[in-house]
Parts: sequence; structure tokens; C-alpha cells
Amino acid sequence: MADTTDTRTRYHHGDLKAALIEATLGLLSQKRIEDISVADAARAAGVSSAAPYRHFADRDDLLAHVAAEGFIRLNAATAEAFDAQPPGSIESIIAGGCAYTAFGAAHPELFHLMWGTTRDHAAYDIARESGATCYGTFQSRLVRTMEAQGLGHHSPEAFGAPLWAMVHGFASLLIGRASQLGGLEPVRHLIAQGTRAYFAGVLRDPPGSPKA
Amino acid sequence: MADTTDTRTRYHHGDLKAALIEATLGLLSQKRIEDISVADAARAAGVSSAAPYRHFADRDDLLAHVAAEGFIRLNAATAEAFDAQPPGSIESIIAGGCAYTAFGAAHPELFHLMWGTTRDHAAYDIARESGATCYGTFQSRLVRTMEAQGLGHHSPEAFGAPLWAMVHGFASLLIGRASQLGGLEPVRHLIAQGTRAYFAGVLRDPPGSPKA
DNA sequence: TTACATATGTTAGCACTCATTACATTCAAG
DNA sequence: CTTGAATGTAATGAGTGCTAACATATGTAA
Repeated sequence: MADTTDTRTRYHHGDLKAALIEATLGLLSQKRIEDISVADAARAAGVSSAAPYRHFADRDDLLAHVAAEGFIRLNAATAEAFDAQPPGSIESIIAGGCAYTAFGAAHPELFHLMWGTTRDHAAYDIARESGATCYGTFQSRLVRTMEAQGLGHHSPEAFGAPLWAMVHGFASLLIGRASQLGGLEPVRHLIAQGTRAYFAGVLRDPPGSPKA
Repeated sequence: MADTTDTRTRYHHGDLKAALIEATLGLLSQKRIEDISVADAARAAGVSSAAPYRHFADRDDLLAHVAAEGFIRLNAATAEAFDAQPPGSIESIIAGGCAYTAFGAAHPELFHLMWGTTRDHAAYDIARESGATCYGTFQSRLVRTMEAQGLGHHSPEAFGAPLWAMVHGFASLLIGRASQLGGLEPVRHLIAQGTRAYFAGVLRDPPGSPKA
């Protein structure tokens, strides 16, 4: 294992693979995904434009790894927010949801890459995996809250999906500059409001009584 | 005014501007936005690669018009769904929401283009405008339902935002292949469930009583 | 009808950038 | 001091956005 210090001076980079992912993450905060080339990533990492191909099959493979890293960070951000609130509380769900939305709003292009369309090469399995991990974090916290709120008999998937969709939607709308929302701060209140109303509504009128 | 038949044979196309938008919409169901060039659109419209520049300032201008057309169609789809249900009913809101999500799921790349990041050239005003129209359709139906359900005293923006975010989020998640959701049909039920619970919850515990 | 101005096409081409590959070079470890 | 993985060099070929110059159709006014 090479030590990760002074990676610039040496011919052998140490961990070019990670460095390229990092460099691409940096570029993503400056330009659109479609404008980021393998050559760009290599330049940002201070390496020749052919070097990345020793570590990634092609451009899509690199982007898949970047997306996976995005999910890891999203997971970290939400987990921290969840666990900063009392376990089992509705507040913890709200906090996690706000963190999710805030992450999307703060990293628009990365968020788009993570949830982008039709890149289903085999390489993208790695992104799917870390996405699933991220989902697991949400679900485990949600189950605890559902039990604490007397909703333990409901399916966590069915109960959680609208909440997940809501915070995901807010993120996507903020990225898309939906001007009606007025920015991230108002949205935090909307998330809290929406989540509380949803919990209250399910408690009052449990799903499973389809009307039509 | 030229007649719109047999546009192929004539030197003057008739309405190349519309034809190019249409052609690009067609391409969007086959490839990613980033892989669509002005030349592609021109080819698809059966015209030289320089012709589009008579009608659009540049590539982004063309894409802006395509996005605007997307909003027009989204608006039509949701309005029809809204109005196929009794006015003022919660079912009408659910139907409109399902149509929104279904539209996104059916046109992934178009949806991404419409809500894409950071293309804020002046040309994009046209897309914003038709986006706002689309929002107006939603809001007018929502207001009627809110009044019918005894929620007329709430702010439509604040009340509607979580619902909008939810259906938007479902669309985005379906596009991103969130496998946990199991496709469009299950999601329809989730939308109905979520919407009903949200209405019930607000009726029970009106927003405006912030807890923290 | 004729003549001209304007709108809408075409052809040709510039100046780039890109993804990817083949082959040479460097360096660290055994 | 050999070996082989990790990088660099150089090049290929394709495609891009966009412009300039030229061609044809259309509408309008004489």
C-alpha cells in the first residue's frame, strides 16, 4: 500500500483511481456532466489523458464510480441527520428528509448523475449497490419511527415511498429552479409540514381501505 | 401560407422550426440529450446541418424550445386527467398527479431536459414560461378541491407543494430506476394513498402549529 | 407580368475536442 | 536486475458547433 501523501511528485500516483473520482466530483460542481470528458478528469488529476483507462473501462465506468461515491456521501449526510434526533421520533425522519433534499440542492449535477437515465451498462451495478445501501439507511430509521408511532403493522416500503418521493421531488425541483418554492429554507418547512400531515393522516385513516 | 402537406419534396420546408422540435422530441426517446447534436436533429428532419441555425440561435436555444413543448404536453396530459374526475374531488388531484408521474416515466430524457440543471441562457425563458403555465393548471384544480374539502383557508402554495414534490419525485425515481418501487402501476397506488393521507392529516392537524 | 427584398435552404469548411488505442517509459518490489 | 504494473506519448478517426457564401423560393409592389 502506498502512502497517500505527496501523490503529486511520484510517477506512480498511489491511488489514481480514487483521485480521478475525486477530481471528477470537483468538476461536477463547476460544469455539466455532459461537458466533462475523460480528458478533463485526467487534467484535473494532473495526469495524462490516457491514464484513466488503466483504472476505468471507459467514460461511463468512471461516471458510475462517481455516482457510487455520491450515494456514499448522501448516505453519510442523511444518516448523520437522522441520528442527531431522538430515535423513533418524527423529527428524525424530517431531519433525514431535509438532509436528503439539501444534498441534492447543494450538488445538482452529482444528483443528476446519480439518478440519471439509461446508463445501464454492467458497470453501473456499483452505483446501484451503493444506492441500495442508502435506501437501507432510510428504511431502518423509518421502521423504528413507525413502531414508536404505533404504525408497526404497516408495510415500511408502502408507507415510506411517498415520503421518499417527496424529499426527492423537492430536491429535483430545487435543482430545476422551480421558482415557486423560494429556495431551500422554505422547503425545509414544507418537508416538516408534509411529513407531519402524512403521519397524522395515516394514523387517522390507515391505508388498505382503497376507495376506488 | 404554404400548405403543410408533402413538406419533403419542396425546397422550403413549410414549418421547419416546428419540424425540428418534433424531430428532436423523437430523438429524445432514443438517445440521451447529451448525445443529440444539432446535426442529428437536422438529419431527423431531413434537412442540412446548417438549416437549424436559421430558426434557433444555437443548440441550447433549440433544446429550450423542445423543453417548452414538453411542458405544453405535460400540461395537456395533466389537465385532461384532472378534468376527467369530478371537480373538487380528491380523486381529481390523484388523477392529475398520476398523469404527471406517468408522463415523466414515459419520457425520461424529455423530463430531464425540462428539469435539467443550469441552462439559464435568456433563451430558456420560453421554457420557464410554459412551465409556469403548467403549474397554474395544477394550482387552479387544487384550489377548487381545497375549497370543496374545507381547506379554503390554507395557502394553496404551501399546501400543494408537498403533493407536487411527491409526484415529481416519483417520476424522477422511476426514471432513475429505483427498483424498490416496482414500476408505474404500484406507484399509482402509492400516489393515491399518499395524497389521501396528506389531505386527512391536514384536516386533522392543520399546518400553522409549528412544534419546533 | 416583372423586379426586387426577404426568408429559408444548401454546400463547404474551419477549428476544435473527444474517446480510445498502440507502444514506449518509469519505477517499485522481489 | 528482472519483472510487471502504472503512467506517459502520440496518433487516429470521427464528430461537433457554427459561419460564410451561395441558391432558391415566396410575397409584394410597380
